[in-house]
Amino acid sequence: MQPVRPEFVPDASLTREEMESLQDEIAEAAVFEDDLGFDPEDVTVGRDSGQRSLVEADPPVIAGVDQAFLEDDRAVSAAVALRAGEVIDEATAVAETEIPYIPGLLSFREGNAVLAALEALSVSPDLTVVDGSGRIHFRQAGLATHVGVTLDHPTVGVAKNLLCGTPREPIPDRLPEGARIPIEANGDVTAPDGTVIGYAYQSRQYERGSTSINPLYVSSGHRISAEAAVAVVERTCDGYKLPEPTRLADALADEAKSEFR
DNA sequence: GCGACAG
DNA sequence: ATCTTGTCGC
Repeated sequence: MQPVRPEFVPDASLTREEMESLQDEIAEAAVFEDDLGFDPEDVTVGRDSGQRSLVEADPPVIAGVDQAFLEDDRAVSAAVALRAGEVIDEATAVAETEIPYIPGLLSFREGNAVLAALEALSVSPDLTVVDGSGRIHFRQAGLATHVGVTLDHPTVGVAKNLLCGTPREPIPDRLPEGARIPIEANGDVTAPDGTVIGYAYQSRQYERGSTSINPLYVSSGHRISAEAAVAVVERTCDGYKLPEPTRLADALADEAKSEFR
């Protein structure tokens, strides 16, 4: 995969104002509707892939990317590609983190590492799951959207915490497994109030006990609707809170850390 | 001025 | 994200 919109490649030397206006342009170019080359129903993971994958001749390739950081100012990004739950490709890359973490500007810190890892992949995924928000972002241009639009490639954002927006209804202490609650735009987001910019999705939950698992915050990155984004995430989860592509990329990024020092 | 904010 | 052992609860 190569950038299709070079002008959107993250440039950490820009001023904060320039970064924000670039995000406005990215959001303008983003497609928050389904423009996938596959049916989300054909996405499978190891567990229940049995029946379905047998009848599906050409399962979509889903990739996951995640970052880990070195002691200095370098980020290690790892990408893992799977087809029907089977790993078919992996790649890692290192990049300088030129700026600190700033809520709302994450892609200018980690974006290039992500792009480098995805470019190092020898296969071209049908969709990539990114760790972080997509449309759930002040200017509707989170890391997943930034990367997706730059590559003009379908992406989904999966975050462990809500950056902005408001749940349509208060999120219970213990959301049942499989539940989803719409996240709507509010005054903090550049979208009409009430616009559904993503979902709180409970990928896993304990049946009983005092502790509970928090939901995932799923949003469209590029070329996918919020509903389909949740459907894809649901089908890539395999008994754990995080989607399998993300878990594998996270593990690979950790391993790669020791090799890059 | 205060609060709030992915990784 | 990262520094980190045990520990409480699935």
